Amino acid sequence: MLELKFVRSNLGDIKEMMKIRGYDLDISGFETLDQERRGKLSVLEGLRHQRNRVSEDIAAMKKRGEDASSIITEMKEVSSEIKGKEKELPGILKKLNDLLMVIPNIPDESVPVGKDENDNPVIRTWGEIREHDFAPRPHWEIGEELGILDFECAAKLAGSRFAVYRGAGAKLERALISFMLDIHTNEHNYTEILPPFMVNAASMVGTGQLPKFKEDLFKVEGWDLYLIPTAEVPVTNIHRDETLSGEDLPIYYVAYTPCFRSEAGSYGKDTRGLIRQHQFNKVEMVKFVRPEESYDELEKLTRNAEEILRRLELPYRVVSLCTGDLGFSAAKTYDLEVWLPGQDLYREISSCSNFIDFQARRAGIRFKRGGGKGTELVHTLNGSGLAVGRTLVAILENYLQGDGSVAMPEALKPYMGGMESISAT
RNA sequence: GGAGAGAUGGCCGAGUCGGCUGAAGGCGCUCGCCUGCUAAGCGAGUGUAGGGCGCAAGUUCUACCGAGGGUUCGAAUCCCUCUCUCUCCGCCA
Repeated sequence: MLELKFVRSNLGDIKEMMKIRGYDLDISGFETLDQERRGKLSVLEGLRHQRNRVSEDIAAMKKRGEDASSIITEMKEVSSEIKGKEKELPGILKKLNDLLMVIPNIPDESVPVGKDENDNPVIRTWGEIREHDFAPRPHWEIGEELGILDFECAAKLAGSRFAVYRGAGAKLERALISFMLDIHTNEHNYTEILPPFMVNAASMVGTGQLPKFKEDLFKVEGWDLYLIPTAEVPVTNIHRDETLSGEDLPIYYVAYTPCFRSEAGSYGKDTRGLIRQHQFNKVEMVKFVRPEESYDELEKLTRNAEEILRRLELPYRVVSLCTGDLGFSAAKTYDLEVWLPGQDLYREISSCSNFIDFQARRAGIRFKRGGGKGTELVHTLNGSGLAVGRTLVAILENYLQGDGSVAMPEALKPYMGGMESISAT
């Protein structure tokens, strides 16, 4: 969410910004609403002021034993006038707020202008693509043949876009989660969090999933609870409506959670395999930092995510999302794309974003500098480190051997109980 | 699920029969003074949001004592609903 004052004085720039982001949003009602709100508010406050003053007089008169009944009848009118006016305000406020809630964040100056993902510039590329004398294959074939992935069974249990992992496949997923968490906690200084996998609406509003992206979420029937679409939601909301002390910053959290997404609007996309599921595992890094450090922290965060791919020796590249591809709340985002030989393309496996004060304002996350007075909004960042299911996909496709087995990355072997490779049983 | 207790500022904790309580007192913190040594003492300050005025420092008004509603000229104080926490019982992994 942007600041009301900022929107008021930068309306033209905001319209321009939404255009380069590819947002078609009508905010023309803003000015009228804002003025209406201010007008009514000042009238109302004047009346309340009067009421407060006279109330004091009444109290004083009563103390002296005087008769205040004539003023009291007079104040009855003022009071009912206040009540009438008080009823008008919430409606205006809500409309204004609704408008404010759907305005996206302002992209950082360094974000390239572009229309869609084809305009995302590649920042760097890492790793050697393995050459083989056999044809690469997609992971769903590899997984089903090895008996470690079962989509048919998942369809019976839940429907499409789910998977059952079996045997070494289940173990590999679990190994990846531990591997990632260990690196981020032991080497990158993150504190591990295991949050609730369901949250209330207030949390969803705090990180921006609501009200704009309601249709992407699974809601629990009869409860004010939603399945989290990413650990970003519970973990960022840990500090919702809190004022942190300056010495606490920066705060680094890492959390493994399953993620639940309706994937409404992606019918027919990535229907095969593990790429796009209603439920998938992810290890997520979340940072709360001082404003002046947030862009350095974004670089570090991205490197932390890259480190996982390097240890697993998976080729990847880093792209910078252009204005047209940038998410709603982000000011700047780097995507990590891993090489998938079975599909002959680079595929997003991590998204690292700086939200600057956008989420913090919405969620009320502030801090106080030592010695300073007043509070400031923190800057929040988050990034996948990494999407676990897609990492498993990358391992299956990149480590496929000529005999149909899949070798284990060196770094993962300890987590797999020394297993050298997965072969059909 | 049943019975009871509670929810006040960064923290602890007062708020009497509704009326100078944005809220006593304490702690913490900040600044200054004092003190020749990390102690103690003294003084001042110390919430958030929104509006008006001001170039600004600032100033002024309004709101906020878990949330929402009600009673009243006036509510942290009375009434209702909800949420959460705690204790006891039941149930359960």
